[in-house]
Amino acid sequence: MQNTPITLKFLAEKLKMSVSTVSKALNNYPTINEYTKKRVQEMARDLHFTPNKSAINLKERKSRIIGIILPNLLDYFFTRSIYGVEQFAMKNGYNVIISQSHDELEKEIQLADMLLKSRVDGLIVAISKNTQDFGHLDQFENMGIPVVYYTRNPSFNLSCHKVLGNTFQGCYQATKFLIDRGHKKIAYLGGPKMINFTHDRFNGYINALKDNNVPFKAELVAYTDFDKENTVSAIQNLFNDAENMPTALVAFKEPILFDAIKYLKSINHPKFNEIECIGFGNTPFISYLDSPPIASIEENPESVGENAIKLLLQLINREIEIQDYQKIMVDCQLVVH
Amino acid sequence: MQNTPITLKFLAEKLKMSVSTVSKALNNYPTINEYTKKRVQEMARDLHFTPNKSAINLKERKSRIIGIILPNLLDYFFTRSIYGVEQFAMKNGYNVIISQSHDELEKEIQLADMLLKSRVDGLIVAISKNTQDFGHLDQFENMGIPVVYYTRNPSFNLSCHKVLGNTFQGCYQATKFLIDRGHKKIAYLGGPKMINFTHDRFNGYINALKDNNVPFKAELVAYTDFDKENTVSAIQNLFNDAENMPTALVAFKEPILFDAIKYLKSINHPKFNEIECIGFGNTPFISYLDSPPIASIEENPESVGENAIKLLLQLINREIEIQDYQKIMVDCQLVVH
DNA sequence: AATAGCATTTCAAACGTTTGAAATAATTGA
DNA sequence: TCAATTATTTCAAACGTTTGAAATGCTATT
Repeated sequence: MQNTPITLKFLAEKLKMSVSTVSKALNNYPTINEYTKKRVQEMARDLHFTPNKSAINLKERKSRIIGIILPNLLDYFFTRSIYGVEQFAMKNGYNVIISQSHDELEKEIQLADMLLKSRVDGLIVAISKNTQDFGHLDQFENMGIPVVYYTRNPSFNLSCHKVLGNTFQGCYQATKFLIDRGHKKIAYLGGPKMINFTHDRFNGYINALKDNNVPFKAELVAYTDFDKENTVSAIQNLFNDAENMPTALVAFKEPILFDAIKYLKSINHPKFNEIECIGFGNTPFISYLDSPPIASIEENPESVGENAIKLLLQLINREIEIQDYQKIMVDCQLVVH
Repeated sequence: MQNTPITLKFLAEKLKMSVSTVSKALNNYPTINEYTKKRVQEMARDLHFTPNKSAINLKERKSRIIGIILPNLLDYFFTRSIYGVEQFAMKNGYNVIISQSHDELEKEIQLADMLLKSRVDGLIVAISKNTQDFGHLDQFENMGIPVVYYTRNPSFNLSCHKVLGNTFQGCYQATKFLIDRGHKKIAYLGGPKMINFTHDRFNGYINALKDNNVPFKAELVAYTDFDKENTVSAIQNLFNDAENMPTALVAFKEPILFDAIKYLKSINHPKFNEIECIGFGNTPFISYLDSPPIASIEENPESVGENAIKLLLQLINREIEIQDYQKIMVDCQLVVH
């Protein structure tokens, strides 16, 4: 048991050559004789040699660890996005530390410090809804560690790398879909105003209205953060005017939409069955709802995650200059249920 | 920008002492003078010295990486359990590689090999529903790398470390609860028979019946794997006998339960509203269902995860002998909605 | 004043790689 | 055949720590 680990040295002794020849043979150096390479590589394969990552990392002054900060793993979008990140990171020899801010700035700062101490080679972050000052994240770039913001990002700041869902297009499509089904009074229920793409989504909504000559009415727009009472009062506002009673609803996120639906049902809204809803997310749970949304906006979280890690690795490998700020958009699809 | 990293050597030069003194001072060696320690520690703090993990790992012949294999991150139980693992691992300087088998043995074997190559210091695994041969996992222990099975584990095998929910007790409690509410015909809908604790749960169910003098009827028991058609036909079996029509149902897992409820509703089961259901999981989504289960069995996934990583670290640190096989149970709670 | 004994610090090797420079071997040309 | 090339291999240092052994400094004892 507990066999001595296979190292370059061990291979070298077996093959009666120097450690450096073995190393270079395995790394396919052109100065190494082809036959030697073959011998070394075969031996390495047979003995199941695996290079020691710690040694390589030490030598290369890298940790091969990517940090991720996101609000909450229980959020369906983030869980799925992680999958894209992990897959691609792993394929490239990187490990990922996932950490949850619980949407609290305080915690986010702590995690950032922790990750900085862990010497991550790069950071992927979806900021908390309260993050407006970026000192704790800027320190990464100041130390030459690239940062990619994904999904939630500082809207006003052009000097950062961003990967995000094309939430404008998604919302445009959803609104258009409802218009095409004959709706004239489509409400928009936005998310926390602090989250930047709340506004992109709103713009998608409003542009779809405009392009299709549906008059915009300010009474049909309300915002909520993620807690229930807030959502309920937003919905009350939207549906309290008999004149302008909405017949359709586009919501920032499915959990919010579910709260809305639940509320409308609970008050026995007279036209409840005619109201058609769409939200961002495409949660599998929808199939269990008695009054499901008519469609969902699929945000392709895996793809967002994968694009974020791809970009980050390019930055880490200096294939893209760190100040050459990128903005990558991932399109949404409308999924009709 | 890109300031030279703070190393022991750097500190040593600043303080005009040797690297080893600095190292020992920071590690609180008794042979180092107290005053020296103070000076070193202060300097380290002021300069934000962080020891280089790669170097330490190389020296200590450790990777400080824990591997996790689980079926699916989109499963609410596993997502939550991860949280417990990550928190505790991080606190102890370990990183975690999470990998998903998608409940396929083939993929599980691949992942195991990958993690072995990554030289993880330990492995936490919830096996796929098809895992019956354990060669790919046994090789870890053969190389002295401890393995902890959590939740899903090889039931017949006593020679392994296990951390699992006390699913017997959870199911007992749920059944008892239904009996106390006057039910006499309580159906049990089990999960895949390959998953070992399907039987523990069944035993909880049956013992609760026995202890409360409710006669057991074989017709009231059915099994399903996780796909819908399967669940539907199981439910059909349970509810096709007018004589023994169940008035309550205990289900292996909430998603299965939701499928069952959905089906019963869809066929306009005459006594649908009287049927009371309980499933394992306590998914937050329940609040959006029109016909929610009357209660949920909360499995405390975070705690299961935390217990698994705690045990694993003890094994890694040889605080527990690797052959001194442990079995840790985490109790469930019944949450009435 | 020399020495034993202790406290404290430093030396030096090791962990497993990578890599430029130096050394050696093989081949070519005259 | 000998030098000049070229091909191939080896040396040696470095990455940043840890740690037992050796060295140094100091105090107390005689």
